[in-house]
Amino acid sequence: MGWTDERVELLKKLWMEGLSASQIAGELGEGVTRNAVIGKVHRLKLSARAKPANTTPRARPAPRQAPRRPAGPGTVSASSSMGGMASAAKPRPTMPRPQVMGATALAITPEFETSPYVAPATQELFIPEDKRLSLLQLNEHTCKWPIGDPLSKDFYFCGQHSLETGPYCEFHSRRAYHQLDKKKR
DNA sequence: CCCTGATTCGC
DNA sequence: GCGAATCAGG
Repeated sequence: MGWTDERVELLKKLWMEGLSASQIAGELGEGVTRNAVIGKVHRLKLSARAKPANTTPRARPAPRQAPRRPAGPGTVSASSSMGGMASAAKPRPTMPRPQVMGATALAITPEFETSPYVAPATQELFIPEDKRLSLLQLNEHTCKWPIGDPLSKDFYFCGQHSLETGPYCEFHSRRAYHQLDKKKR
């Protein structure tokens, strides 16, 4: 599907309204990725949006040249049934986007006041004794999150099934990565 | 990890 | 012109 006038128009509108590229992509249709949106935005020279001051100093050489695009996923021959109807009725596809994006803000904060007990602030995973692993019992698929004092006899590893993306299980992976990486050393 | 926009370059 | 892959940053 190409960029028809109305699609471009909608793109401009949404972009100016401050929607993110992925949100716009979702709004435009299934076959549109956020990359497509961003690419078009740039071609239209629509950058800068509602930004009075250039907060983002465009100073990135980007010397990429080595990686070549391996291969295309084949032509997504989306033979859309566009039987000459350029202006189809599009009231609003009921944006199926429950995910909060953009500011990563937690707009919905469930109430917790019904809890009679104060949840333990330092909540940890309880690992049953028979699930606990010693150093020598670790392998590629066990969570390597250490628990306890390494010098103590009680020291053990989480041992849950670890993610493919890291050395920890889901619980500890989040704990390890959430917002604290990419720090200079 | 999630996400954002920016850039390059084969198509 | 298009957009996937990639980069850089939060």
